[in-house]
Amino acid sequence: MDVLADLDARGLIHQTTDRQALAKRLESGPITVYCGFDPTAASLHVGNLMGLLTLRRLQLGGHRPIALAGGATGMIGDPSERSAERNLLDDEALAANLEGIVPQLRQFLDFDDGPHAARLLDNRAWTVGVGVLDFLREVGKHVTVQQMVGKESIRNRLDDGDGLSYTEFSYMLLQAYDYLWLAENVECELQVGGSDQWGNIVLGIDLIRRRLGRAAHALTWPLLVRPDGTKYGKTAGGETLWLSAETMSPYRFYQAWIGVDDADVGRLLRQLTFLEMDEIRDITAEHQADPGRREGQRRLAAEITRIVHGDAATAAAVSASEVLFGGTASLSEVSAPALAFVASEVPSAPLRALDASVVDVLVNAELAQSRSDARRALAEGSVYINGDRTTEPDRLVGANDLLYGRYVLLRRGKKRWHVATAP
RNA sequence: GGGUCGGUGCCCGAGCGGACAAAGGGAGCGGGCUGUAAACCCGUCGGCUACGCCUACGGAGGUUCGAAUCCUCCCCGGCCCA
Repeated sequence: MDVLADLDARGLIHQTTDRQALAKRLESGPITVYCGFDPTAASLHVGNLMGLLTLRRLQLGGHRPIALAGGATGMIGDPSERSAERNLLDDEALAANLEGIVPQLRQFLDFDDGPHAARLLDNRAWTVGVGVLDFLREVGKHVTVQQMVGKESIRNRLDDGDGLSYTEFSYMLLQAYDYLWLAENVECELQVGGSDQWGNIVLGIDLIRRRLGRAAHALTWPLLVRPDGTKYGKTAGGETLWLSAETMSPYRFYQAWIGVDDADVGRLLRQLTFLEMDEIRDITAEHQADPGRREGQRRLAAEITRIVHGDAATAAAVSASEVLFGGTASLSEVSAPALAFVASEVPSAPLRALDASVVDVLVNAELAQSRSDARRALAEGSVYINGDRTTEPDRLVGANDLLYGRYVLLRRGKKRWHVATAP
């Protein structure tokens, strides 16, 4: 299989260094490729998924991927695509984040695939020991300030007036040094990343050429954006789509994709799943024939959820969604086991007490941000208890609201659910 | 260091002694339409023990019956000069 052509067909190529040269190199045999992941949070998110999937695609194409955890770069903070200076993470937070991220990096690649086995490295390994003076002489000397200032990521920060610290300015040197180290020590010849990484990657390539007299390649993918230009990787509400089931339940993750715009279904299927192009064409054709059925979204959501959370969690998310959005059975007719099941998928918390006011219950369920917000919601007619619209702020939630003596199904608006359980 | 302009609610941005919880826009949250869409229309959008009260216009003081609006000092940013 021609990996490059596949990536291209999927809309995963934004820029590459000399395309012919890269194609030739990929055809001539296994190449070592890396993508970096900074531990900016305790879990990776959908933005990082692109990198992981791209590494996996390359691995399936017969190449050797390296997932690079940014234990060192994470201490500095990448100024790319950021308008303001970051706060530095302390050692403790960084360690905790690494601990969360490393298993996730492991999950997407095959580490036992003989000659194509993936590797997991942490750039801290070759960075901590380097002295400032050595670094300045061996890396800094080969990079001109003009080059650095010319990068779009730096330009943006300077032009927007927010400025940036010397620390963040230096980030790209660290990343370039990573690429150099990997080129020198593990024959890495290709670095991939989101389009915002282009400048950083190219700087590494220049450094490799100067220090080792060797060519190296770059490939970037377009950032995930909606038709209106806003970034994907967030829910409609602006919530980050985390890959960790603890941070974001598979149900909510699944639901986020169910809500995707019709216009994006095809592209997201291509970019974020391993489905064959032919199959994707069939799915989108079917979807366009009757968009109202949302088959495209269903398929997309199921596929991505499967990749991230596995079959069991996906099946659970699908069934829970059917109970809540299937629209057929009245909620009081839902069976006890089905309800128990929904309770395990949807956000859920025990009631503080019986006969508390709806207002308190809504706040407790985090369906309202404050008591004022809860009153507002009731007045707007957006609150449902067990499927029945409730507008009375003085209404109490008591024993006879408990389905099967255990559950109260709360809903705010069209899709935000919460299952309150008996105290 | 000097000069100058500025720091307003989630964001942008008006206000420049009372009518200001603060125009307008965006985002968000809801309702309608619908397909758990898009577009569009409408409402809402600091908190509370809620016709009132509290907190809020970079920070701290002050003037005043009364300040986001005036004064003093401080902190932060832009631009110009050194």
